Amino acid sequence: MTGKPISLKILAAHLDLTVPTVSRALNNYPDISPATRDRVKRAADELGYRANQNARRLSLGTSETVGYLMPRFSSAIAQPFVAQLLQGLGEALGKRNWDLLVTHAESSKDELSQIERMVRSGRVSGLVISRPLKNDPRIRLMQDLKCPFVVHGRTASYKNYAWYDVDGEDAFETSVNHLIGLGHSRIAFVGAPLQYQFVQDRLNGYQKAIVGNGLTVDQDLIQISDFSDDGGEIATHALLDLVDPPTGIVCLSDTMALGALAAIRARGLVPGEDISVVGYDGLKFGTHSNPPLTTMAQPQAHAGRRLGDMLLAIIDGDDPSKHQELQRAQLLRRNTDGPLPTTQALNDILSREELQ
Amino acid sequence: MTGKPISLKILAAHLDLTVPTVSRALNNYPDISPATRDRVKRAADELGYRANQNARRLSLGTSETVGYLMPRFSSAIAQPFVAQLLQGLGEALGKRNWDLLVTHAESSKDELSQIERMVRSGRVSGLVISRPLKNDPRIRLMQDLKCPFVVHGRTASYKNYAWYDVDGEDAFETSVNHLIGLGHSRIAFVGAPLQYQFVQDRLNGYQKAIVGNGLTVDQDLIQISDFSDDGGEIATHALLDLVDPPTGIVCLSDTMALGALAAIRARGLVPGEDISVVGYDGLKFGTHSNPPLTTMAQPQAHAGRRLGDMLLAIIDGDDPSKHQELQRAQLLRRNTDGPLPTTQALNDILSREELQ
DNA sequence: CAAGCCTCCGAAACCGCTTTCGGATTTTTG
DNA sequence: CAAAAATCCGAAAGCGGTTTCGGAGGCTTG
Repeated sequence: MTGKPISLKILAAHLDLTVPTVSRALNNYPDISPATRDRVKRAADELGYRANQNARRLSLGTSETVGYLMPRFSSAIAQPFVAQLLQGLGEALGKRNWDLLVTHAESSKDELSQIERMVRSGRVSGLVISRPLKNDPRIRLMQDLKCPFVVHGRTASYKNYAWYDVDGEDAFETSVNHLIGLGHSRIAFVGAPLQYQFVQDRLNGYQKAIVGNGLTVDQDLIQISDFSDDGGEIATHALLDLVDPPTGIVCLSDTMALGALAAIRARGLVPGEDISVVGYDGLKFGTHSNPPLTTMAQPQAHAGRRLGDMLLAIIDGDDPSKHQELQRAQLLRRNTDGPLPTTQALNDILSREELQ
Repeated sequence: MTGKPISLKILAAHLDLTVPTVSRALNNYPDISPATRDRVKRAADELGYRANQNARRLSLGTSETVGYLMPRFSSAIAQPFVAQLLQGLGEALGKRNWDLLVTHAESSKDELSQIERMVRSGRVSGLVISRPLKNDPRIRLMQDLKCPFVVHGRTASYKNYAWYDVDGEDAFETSVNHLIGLGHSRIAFVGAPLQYQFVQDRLNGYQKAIVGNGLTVDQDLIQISDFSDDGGEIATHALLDLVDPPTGIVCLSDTMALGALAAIRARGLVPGEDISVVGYDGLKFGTHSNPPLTTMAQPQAHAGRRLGDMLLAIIDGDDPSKHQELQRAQLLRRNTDGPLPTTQALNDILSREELQ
């Protein structure tokens, strides 16, 4: 357990065999007698031999490594998903002793050239892309480079590559339907810029549910802001300033929902009583918000493992379009959803607001 | 922008030069005429040549890669720190085009053998270790392997290796002093098992402040539980069940503090009024707890960059013990700290509790 | 007992890049 | 203008593995 690493050469000399023979013994070639195979393996164990990976991979012509691009814009609160995803990816890759390379780019240009470099320099044999735009240049690039990849999320056209996504459209339909079931009819959507496909998906679900229930989509009730708690807060304030404010709000994410709660409380209103709020993500932290956040929960840890498995399968030659998985989110009721306030209650609200 | 990667050989043939010449031209060797150097570089750009990293690193005898071990036990809520650390590390390493390898082990045994393998197989030239135990076997191992490493945190004896840590002892002194300044005298400590050095450090600070103010350390007021929000909740319930419960609580982490708030609210008490709570970490989501959490804040993003810089310096040959950085945490007052309730108020509390 | 067949290992080549060394050409020098 | 010095590039070797190929030796056959 010390100094210089043990090379095949040293091991071979030690065994009085040649390097290729030792290599084949360790790799269970059939043309090596069981006797010497065991002898070699025992010696390798004793000396603590570890094949040099750079040499091995150069020879094999593979990197046995997969890259993960950290999302550039991620609110400080929503980051848990990164750690969990990495953990799941690591598990999937670990089964084959593959490595996981993590990179973070400053700008979109940097990101593209980083990808190009990583792939063409043979550092990675596959990539995991998070949170794609509607029309994501990274996907085009990967296709041009003919390098395997999987996407965590979907783009506008998602036929011909592999992805794992949670059905945001479906989720927002159920959350809106849930609020309508509670008697609400003025329901708002708090979201982020539509360049990200997942925002569009969720907005679609919102609109689908509104229309599906015979209501009409009111553009005033669709507030786009920053993808952060502060963004949610600003958007919600705008909603509350409306002449005819909403009684229910569905938020793009738990993080934005936290901001919504803050805005509602700031007005002296009570989330879940005066105004209902539903988030999206199912982050554990939501149990500690004020009040605990009702949300659309999804199995986060699962995503990493599935993405890893899918990517390995594709690298093995599978058709990417065969690997497309849509997960459903489930309503997790905590305390920010409630029945539509009665007229009496509404008057109370109005008077309370006037006091401010 | 297509198919097979461009090798030096192809590039050389294209230029009617030999491989070594092209290599030296690209690496700015002085024995290559400026004319051909430029010619080579231009061609390399045009063809999109990228040196094969496995080959390059094999030849160079270095991996140009640093490993990060994801902490095994980390509460789902506290994970943001991982993403931020990775981001900072990536930044530091990116300046030299080094790679960041992330691994996650199931058990402690797995972790040790993983480290051993990573280092001896030449996959990494350095390691970042998070959240060390008091006496961490990983550190012993790395020292035995003579492989550069930096520790995010400290062990019991921290003289002879590199680390970056936040002064938990100092932080808990100031938080306890803060509560004492507000009139509190029965102050509790909610923590996790002492096998982790950072727990011990913070407990030391707590005790130091208690004693320093002429109070005596009451073992009943030191509650050890799981390092999670649930753990904090359980511990706090135990404290509130005491005959003479505390009026102030300092918590090992923001996550545990959230649990403490939940326990306090569950008793019908108001955190910050009836009982003060101070967390530790300064996580952003603390602004959204009920009520917003007072905490000891620290610059998280900074840690990753510093750790990366330190590690690179050590790999370059610097003496590890020269790289030891202690950061101070700062009190971030939000709404869970308040003056000691008056006697009248205390009676109210008691009667409220009896109602339950 | 010779021919033929396995068994098992060594020799050689290669993966793509880097570095040392030597020598051909050009330039400087006396 | 010959000799010495400087300039620039090619040849060769090496990094540490893997894989293909061939052949020596021991077995089985007829």
